[in-house]
Amino acid sequence: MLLTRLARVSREVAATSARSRKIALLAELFRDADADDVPIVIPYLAGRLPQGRLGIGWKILSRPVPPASEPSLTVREVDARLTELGAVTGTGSQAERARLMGELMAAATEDEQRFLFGLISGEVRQGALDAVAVEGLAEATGAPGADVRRAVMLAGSLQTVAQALLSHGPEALDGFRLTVGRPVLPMLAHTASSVSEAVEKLGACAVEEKLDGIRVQLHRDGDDVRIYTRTLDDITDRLPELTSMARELAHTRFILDGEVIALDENGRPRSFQETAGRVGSRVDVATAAKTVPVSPVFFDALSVDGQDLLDLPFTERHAELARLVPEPMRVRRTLVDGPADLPAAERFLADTLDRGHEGVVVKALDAPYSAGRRGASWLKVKPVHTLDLVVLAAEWGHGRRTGKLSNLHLGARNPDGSFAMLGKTFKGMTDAMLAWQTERLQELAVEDNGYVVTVRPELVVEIAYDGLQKSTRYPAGVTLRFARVVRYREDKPPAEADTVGTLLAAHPEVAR
DNA sequence: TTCCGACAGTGGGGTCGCAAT
DNA sequence: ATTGCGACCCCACTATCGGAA
Repeated sequence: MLLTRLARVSREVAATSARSRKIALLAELFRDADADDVPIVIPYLAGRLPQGRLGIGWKILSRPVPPASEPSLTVREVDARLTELGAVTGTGSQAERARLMGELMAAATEDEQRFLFGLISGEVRQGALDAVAVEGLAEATGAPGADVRRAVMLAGSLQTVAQALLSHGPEALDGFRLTVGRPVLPMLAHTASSVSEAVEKLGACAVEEKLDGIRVQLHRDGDDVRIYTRTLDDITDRLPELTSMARELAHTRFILDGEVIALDENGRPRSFQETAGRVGSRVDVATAAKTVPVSPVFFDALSVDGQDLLDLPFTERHAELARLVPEPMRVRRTLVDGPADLPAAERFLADTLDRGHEGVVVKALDAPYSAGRRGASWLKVKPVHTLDLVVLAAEWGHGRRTGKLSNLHLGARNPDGSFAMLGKTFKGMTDAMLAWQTERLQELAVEDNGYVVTVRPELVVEIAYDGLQKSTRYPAGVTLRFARVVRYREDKPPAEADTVGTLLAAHPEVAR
């Protein structure tokens, strides 16, 4: 199949907002693909590269290359070239990869170049990624959508399922079962604004500590132990202490879901930056493990002794977990019958925060494990802080925000009346706010370099954020975590905006 | 030879708008 | 009304390459 066909379909998919139409377009293309094209066409149209990392980013991609006049590239040729490119390592590899990329781009038409750019930079912007491709695949093969979705969650990969489905038909889906050693997409949580809201929604529930660490899925089959991240990357080699712990458990075949976190000598959590840095270390794992040991904390069991627990209610899965894993390695929790028990839930949240953790996750006791979904039966609750900050500048948006000032640069007041930038945010604004701030900020503009519009620091905006973290990037040495806009405060002059001093005082553990 | 800046890739994420249910 | 998905981009970290010191 020719790449130009994919480029055209991708453009058509982007042009329609109806999901049903997107699905139909993808299905038509999947039907026409040769068996050998399938493992490439499917991920391409789901906006993903089968190769994963290529070592090619925005920098290299934005070098202009004159396009070919006639389409000639086949998807298989593109895939082969990218595989070759990704395999280049060692001295001079960066330049060699850039050269190969240039060659590929030169063989592509303008349309194809645009498609490749989006694919490799990870910004396809066609309004259809994995989930829509799954529906398209279902439509193309006549298999029920729910069955295909479930198979993808269990296989952890769309390609695998697509190949089986297209070569053997819908019966092939039966082959995708929960298997120890093969990672499953983890269940995710929604956010609730308070414990009472969460408990009212869920009724009988467990309130569990939310730890600010790295999600892990632990598989053990005899002596073989594997550890996967939220995106199913294999990080077994980076967490040797977890492997030995898993081998010491009495049972020999299981899949557990949990979190790893670095704790200090008093058992209090170290900063997320320290945990993430430790888990991200690959080169000298032994030293990293010694200086920043991590502790596992499990909260769910997906499989025990060959039995698939996914469809069991949480209560029963947790009973299995408790049988498997000793108490110190299970997440702290409390059970709540419903809204009448609210005070106990609130108390648990307060205690959790006192112990230095992020918040709680409230989980319905009767819910199954919805692999790969942001299920409504898990609700996280974290305290939210707010600040009144001053807009220092704004960046021009992309995609559906093209032509709008989007990403705000936020500043807190210094004692001398100047402002210290604390970070940026593009979150929390409605289309109406986006339109309004584009106008208003242009009135305040002192400079526009085509990318950033610098403004007079006169507009105050209320910002919500989750916490403070250390920063080497910003002048105050700190930055906001997960900052989002709440509302504009035109009633408030910048001289009354929050100061760096009050911010640091509110987070003594970070300010140190 | 060693150091350091730039880039790529991965971890953590919240909120909005729209289509579909 | 509610749910699911994609889009919008953030910051910190590590690893790697390639040029400067």
